[in-house]
Amino acid sequence: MTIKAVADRAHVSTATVSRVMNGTAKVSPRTAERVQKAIKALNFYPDTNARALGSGRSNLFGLIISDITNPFFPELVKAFEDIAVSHRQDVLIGNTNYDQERMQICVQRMLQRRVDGVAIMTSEMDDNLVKDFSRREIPLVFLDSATAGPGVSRVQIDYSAGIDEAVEHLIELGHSRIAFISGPLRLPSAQMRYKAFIESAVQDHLDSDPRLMAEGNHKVDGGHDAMARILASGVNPTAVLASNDLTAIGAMGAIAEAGLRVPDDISVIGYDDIQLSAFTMPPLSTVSLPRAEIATAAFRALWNAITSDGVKPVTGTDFLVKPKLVVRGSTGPVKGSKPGTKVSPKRLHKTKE
Amino acid sequence: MTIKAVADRAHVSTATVSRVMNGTAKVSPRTAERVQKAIKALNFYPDTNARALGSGRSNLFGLIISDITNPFFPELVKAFEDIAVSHRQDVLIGNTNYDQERMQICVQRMLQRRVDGVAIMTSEMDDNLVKDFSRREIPLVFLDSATAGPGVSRVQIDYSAGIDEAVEHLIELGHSRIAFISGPLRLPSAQMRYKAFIESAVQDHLDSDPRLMAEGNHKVDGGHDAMARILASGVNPTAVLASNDLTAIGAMGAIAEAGLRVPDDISVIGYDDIQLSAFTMPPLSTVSLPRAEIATAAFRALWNAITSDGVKPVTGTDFLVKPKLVVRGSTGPVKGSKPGTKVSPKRLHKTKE
DNA sequence: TTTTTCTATGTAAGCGGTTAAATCTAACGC
DNA sequence: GCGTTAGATTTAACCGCTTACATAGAAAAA
Repeated sequence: MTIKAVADRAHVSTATVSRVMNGTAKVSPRTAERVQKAIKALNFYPDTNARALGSGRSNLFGLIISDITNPFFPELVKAFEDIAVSHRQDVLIGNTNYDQERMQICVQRMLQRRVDGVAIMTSEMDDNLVKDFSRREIPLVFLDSATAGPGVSRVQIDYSAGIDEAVEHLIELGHSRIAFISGPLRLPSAQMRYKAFIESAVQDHLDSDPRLMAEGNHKVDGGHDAMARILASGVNPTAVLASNDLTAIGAMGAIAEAGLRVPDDISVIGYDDIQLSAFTMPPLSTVSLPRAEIATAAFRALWNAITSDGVKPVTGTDFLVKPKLVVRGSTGPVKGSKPGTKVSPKRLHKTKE
Repeated sequence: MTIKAVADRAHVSTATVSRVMNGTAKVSPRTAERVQKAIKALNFYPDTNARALGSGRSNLFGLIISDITNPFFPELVKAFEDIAVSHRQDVLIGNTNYDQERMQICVQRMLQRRVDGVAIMTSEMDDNLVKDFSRREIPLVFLDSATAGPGVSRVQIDYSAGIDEAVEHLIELGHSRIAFISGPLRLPSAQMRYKAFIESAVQDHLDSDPRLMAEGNHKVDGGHDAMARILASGVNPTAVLASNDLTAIGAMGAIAEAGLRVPDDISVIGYDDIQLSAFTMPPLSTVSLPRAEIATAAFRALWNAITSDGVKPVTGTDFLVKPKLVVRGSTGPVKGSKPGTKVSPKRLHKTKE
């Protein structure tokens, strides 16, 4: 079943069939209809490989992530795939496993398949590999990375907005001694969250006792240990903000072990809104990273780049996505104090999605 | 950068270069080395599309799943991708979103890309779509599905083995009044787990009070409600086995609400071993579905089918994978009784991986 | 009417590999 | 020394589609 068969049945040349399918040139309505009928009748669909070879467009986007089992990614991948499919693009996923060599292989695979663009949602990207793409004028989009340039777009996350919202929520509930458990500070994303908290704390005149700050590792055990240190230090925070959800979950564990209760004695807020956080006990209030928005923005960036009829290389676009606080059960008014006027107690246990 | 450039540099024809790359025919060692050097020097890698067009092999496997955000799948996908990459195959993932129409689109995409084989890890498969593949002699592998035939392999999960292990674990701890919360019984997989439990219960002479059985929906709320019904019925089970982890988590919630404690008053065992289950409070003992093994088996099935030099179509192979109990903190000895001899208390809180 | 300008369509040359068949070389047997 | 033969290599025909260019016919202009 090839385009030739369709052409014969419709009594036209293969070129015309191709034109009808792609809308690349004017075809008279009568002919077009004949061709369409032939396509339907034969249940024909073109070979993507041949098409890619002939046209140079593969209808494939690469999507590079660290590790699909990291709860951050599945939703992102899904949203990206959804929008891609609706634009008749396929997606080639590459897991780097946080490994430089795997990343290399990933890039190689994408190059060989002649992808039309690549979304790089991880930070293990090497500059040399970026060049491999830009040399071939393959548009890229990065998440949270600073490398900009022609054909390179970025999706940035407004970490501060999320932190601010969380801090304000706590202030409304009457908190002022708020602890913060950071991620590993060598990671840029952990850094950004940390700085955002400091800024927010200064701006809102929160207690600035250094014992309120601790470094975790973005995993459960790190959150647990950091929280334990904070509790042992004697600062007695009434609330704690964690750099990610796993950290927050670890912190909740340490709080329970200390004989305290969430949210009655200490309120806890996480960051990311992984699926897990809706199922903890109590369900975790957290700052939700809008993965679907990130995916959509990334796709848009690539799509724009390849469909813009203008001169190449197109200058990359910048997107900014804002995280959003999701209030669940782990935050409540300070013990013995009255909540701020803006917050009704009812709201505290309602999940917003 | 094409094969021609390599050929020129090595002073051979393109055919010889192709042979060296694919090892499809004898090439003298001297020539081969010259070609290899040229490839290295030019940093050449072939265009997969051209290769697919010429040879009929795309080096692409399709992987059809329901929904990557379903916690069952990420690990499966990862393992599949890992082994595929190590065999120089790429993976085209398709999410069906449990939707017949999306499935249709998925199949279409795979067909157009001329995939070498498809792993179908979901149950929304239509017989007509299967025919689309078999007509083209594209090997398939199903998870847990009964449709067999030439070129169609199956990976089966031995649900009973997992249930048996869980029940035995509970018996060793002294339990005999064990409740079971099933999934929605219209689902084949839920059915199988349910039947496996009945068999195991009969065989081990457990209490068979009908109030010990309840139907859930494989989600948290269903598990919660089912457990609440069981508790309200007055049977007083000392342990409960759930058809999946979310159900078990819901059950734990209901148990806590009833003022009882896990595992002191009631032991709980889940099924699947989703990531979440390690982070509940207490961490959930559960029957782990070996996703990596499933993925590996599925890949093997496809790989065998396309590399077997024999006559096509190759008869499909059947694989059987056995789930395995992971003991965490949600199971313990019956209140007031002594644990069986085989189980030391220490083991109860240890996570096996 | 004749010439010019469009427009719809056909022709055929790629795209970058693979591979069957043809050719060339060198070793072998008699 | 010469025909045979097996092995290495080249030639060139695809694979199925796209697209620049050619062309024929109709519409517009002269």
